[in-house]
Amino acid sequence: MENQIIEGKEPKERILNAAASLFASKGYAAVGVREIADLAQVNVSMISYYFNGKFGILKEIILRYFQEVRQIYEQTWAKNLPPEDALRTIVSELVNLIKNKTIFCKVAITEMPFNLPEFSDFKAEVVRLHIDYIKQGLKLIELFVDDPKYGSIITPAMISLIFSHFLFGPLIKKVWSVETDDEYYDLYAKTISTLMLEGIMGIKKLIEQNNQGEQK
Amino acid sequence: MENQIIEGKEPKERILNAAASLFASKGYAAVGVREIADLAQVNVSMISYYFNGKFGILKEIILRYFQEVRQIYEQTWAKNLPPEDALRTIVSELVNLIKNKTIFCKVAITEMPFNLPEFSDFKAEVVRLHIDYIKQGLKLIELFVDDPKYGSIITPAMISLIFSHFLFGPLIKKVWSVETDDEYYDLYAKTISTLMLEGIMGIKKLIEQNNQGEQK
Amino acid sequence: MENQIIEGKEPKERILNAAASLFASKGYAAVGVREIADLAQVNVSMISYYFNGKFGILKEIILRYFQEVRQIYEQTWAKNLPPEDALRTIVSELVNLIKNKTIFCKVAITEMPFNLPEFSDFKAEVVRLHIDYIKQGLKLIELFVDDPKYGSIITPAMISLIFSHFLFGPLIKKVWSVETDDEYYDLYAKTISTLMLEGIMGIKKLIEQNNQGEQK
Amino acid sequence: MENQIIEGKEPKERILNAAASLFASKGYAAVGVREIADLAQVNVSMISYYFNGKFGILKEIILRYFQEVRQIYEQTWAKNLPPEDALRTIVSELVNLIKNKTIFCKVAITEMPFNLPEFSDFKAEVVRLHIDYIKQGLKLIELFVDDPKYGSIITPAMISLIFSHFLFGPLIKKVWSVETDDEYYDLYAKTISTLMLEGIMGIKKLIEQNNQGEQK
DNA sequence: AATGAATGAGCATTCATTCAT
DNA sequence: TATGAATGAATGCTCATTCAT
Repeated sequence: MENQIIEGKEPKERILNAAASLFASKGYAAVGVREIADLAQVNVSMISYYFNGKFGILKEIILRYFQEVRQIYEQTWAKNLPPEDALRTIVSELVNLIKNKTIFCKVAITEMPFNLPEFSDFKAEVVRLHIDYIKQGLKLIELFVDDPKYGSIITPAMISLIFSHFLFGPLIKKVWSVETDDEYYDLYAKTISTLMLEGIMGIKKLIEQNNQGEQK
Repeated sequence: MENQIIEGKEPKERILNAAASLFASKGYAAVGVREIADLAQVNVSMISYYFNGKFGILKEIILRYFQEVRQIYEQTWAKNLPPEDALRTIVSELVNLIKNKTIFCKVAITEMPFNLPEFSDFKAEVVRLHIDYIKQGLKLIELFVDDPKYGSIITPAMISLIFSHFLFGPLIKKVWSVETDDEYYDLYAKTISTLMLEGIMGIKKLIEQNNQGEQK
Repeated sequence: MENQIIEGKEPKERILNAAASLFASKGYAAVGVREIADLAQVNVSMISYYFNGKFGILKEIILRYFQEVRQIYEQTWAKNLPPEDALRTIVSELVNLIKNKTIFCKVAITEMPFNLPEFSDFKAEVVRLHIDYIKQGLKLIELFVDDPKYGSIITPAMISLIFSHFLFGPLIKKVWSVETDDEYYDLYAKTISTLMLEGIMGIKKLIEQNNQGEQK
Repeated sequence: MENQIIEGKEPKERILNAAASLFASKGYAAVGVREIADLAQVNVSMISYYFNGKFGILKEIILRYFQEVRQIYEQTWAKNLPPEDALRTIVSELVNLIKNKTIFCKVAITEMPFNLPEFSDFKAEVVRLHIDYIKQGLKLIELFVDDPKYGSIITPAMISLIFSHFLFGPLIKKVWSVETDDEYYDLYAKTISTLMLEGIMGIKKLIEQNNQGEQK
């Protein structure tokens, strides 16, 4: 699962895999199309042919990632689980996704130049949807995240929590020397879920105390 | 506080501010030295003159950021506060730092190409120290983060939590339309602290249950 | 024969010719790639594309020159001529080579930064081979150039003699106003050969006198 | 005698020595003013101050070298020696000069961009004088070098012979591992003189034969 | 006499992309 | 589909020189 590079017989897939791998480790801007083409064992021009340029690859990666995320959210809501179980399921499924397609997810998450106007048309929408889903999830557990004050704090916090492991990259293995096998990712999902749920409960109490204080 | 760009009379400071601002919004690799020089209203050559090249700017940014972080940690430990207060103080101080020097912190945090061998000599050390401090803090609250399994999950999670707001950038203002004033950042610090503490307590229970389960 | 610049339909050859011409008149370090590209009527990038950078051109020039020289030496030894004839043949062939590919030879000979460590790997070997061949030739005429004292004086002297005309460049035409036609180069080869042979005979007598002096 | 760099208390001399040393080993165009200033332990601006720019240093080096050469020629002619002795004296004195001021001579000899129009005003004159002196010397030994055919061949040949050892630089020591002490340079001067004289005598015979052939 | 910050043109190289084949 | 030569702009950096101090 680690080296997804040359996998894929189709040139288009090979390009996608090679690019994702390189973007993940060096960053989108630091990777050249020639490098991608070499790794994918494909002629440089094919990148323009298939993806309409370098940015087209990034768009495809983000798009694919988001389609998978959307599926996870929608399938879980469809099950009508109790709030806590729903959240645990989502976290578990997201972790599973990241585990299997690490580099694609890392690229999709980290290579979204939120700020830049030239890109925002495409990506702002993507991110917004992502956030909307999380907001729905937090609503389920009866937290009034529609209060923008708390919502704007807790929602990014939750997303960051889920992806925290992957944002630090290989460094984690270096510092703690852990084996990141399936069992590890199970523990990761469970721990993060607990962290989120217990943390949110704490916040809930905090908000209620504040509200009572204001009512007096 | 947002646009710190042209601030600083000294050319060296202007370069640093301009570069930080651009790195923060476009990423290190996507920013050119000419762009930095233009924004800093300085001749291109001055970048090499003062910083020994583009990478020298990034090094300086990361270095300065880390010195501030180190100070926060050390000053707080020196106070010998009870664990919970210590953690709340650190979160509050870190949030304060990020609030005042948003772009510098964002660059320092996000532009550490952990993976790349050519950079690792310098940055791996920086990151490691950062993590060591957090580990010390978590130890204080009696959590056995020396167990690499949990440590490797919780430590990155805590760091991600603290910086979550800043990692999402201007997008947050767009989605929730909140005013990020001092009061907001106070609430942010308090909320994140609670999230962390309550979450960690939840994990603690989880671990204890697991240990009991194993003992039986 | 003088202006070989735009000759060559292939871009690669045009670059090589343009570069040789410019290197010959201004020196390698003083010539810019843009200048070469302009003269070759080629895009700047093509230099890196074909030669892997500016230094690649110089390497190619030296390499080609040396292959021609090697051929001359080997073909002449193969003929098993009497020593004097062998030397005259070599001089004549070398002069012929320089006459036809003046600028290439000049660059190859003068642009070998013997001293610089960064280049030595490639060029020291080239020069050493050149010298080895000359040493063989001098051995043939029964001069004990293996005595490093004399060898280190006579070998460079011989090489300098052969190339003397070309090292001075266009200045010669200015000072003496001679027509450098084929007949001239024939005379040149014959004169230099005689200079070398008679000179060497003189040295031989000198050495013998010295040796007798020492024996007494 | 080898490392003349930091010698000279006066900044101007230190610059000259440092520059000569660097020019000699890397070539004029490949040496930067900053490098010179560093080696001379002098501020960069001093180069413009004393020499009116980088080229001013080269001009000074060539000028000083040529003054020494002129002196050698004039002093020798003044002695009214027999032709052969005159030539041997000149070679010996020139070798002595090169031995003592190797780097200055090497720079002066090799860094004369004969061909370039922008420099020619200054250097063509220098070189022409040099050649004139040699021509006078050869006339003394009754060789009709005024015949431009032979003059244009023999004069450069003689100059090349004298400087041959120095043109090859450190490579000579590498290939033959000789100790270049005073004794060695004495032998060098004697050998080169013999090479020249015997060679020239051979040419003289050649010319006479040719002339007789034509007369018939 | 000496400094060092500042300039602007120039350097070699690499970029993503295009296009004829 | 696939190639690889070709383009021209942009890359980070260094250059010799100037100038106020």
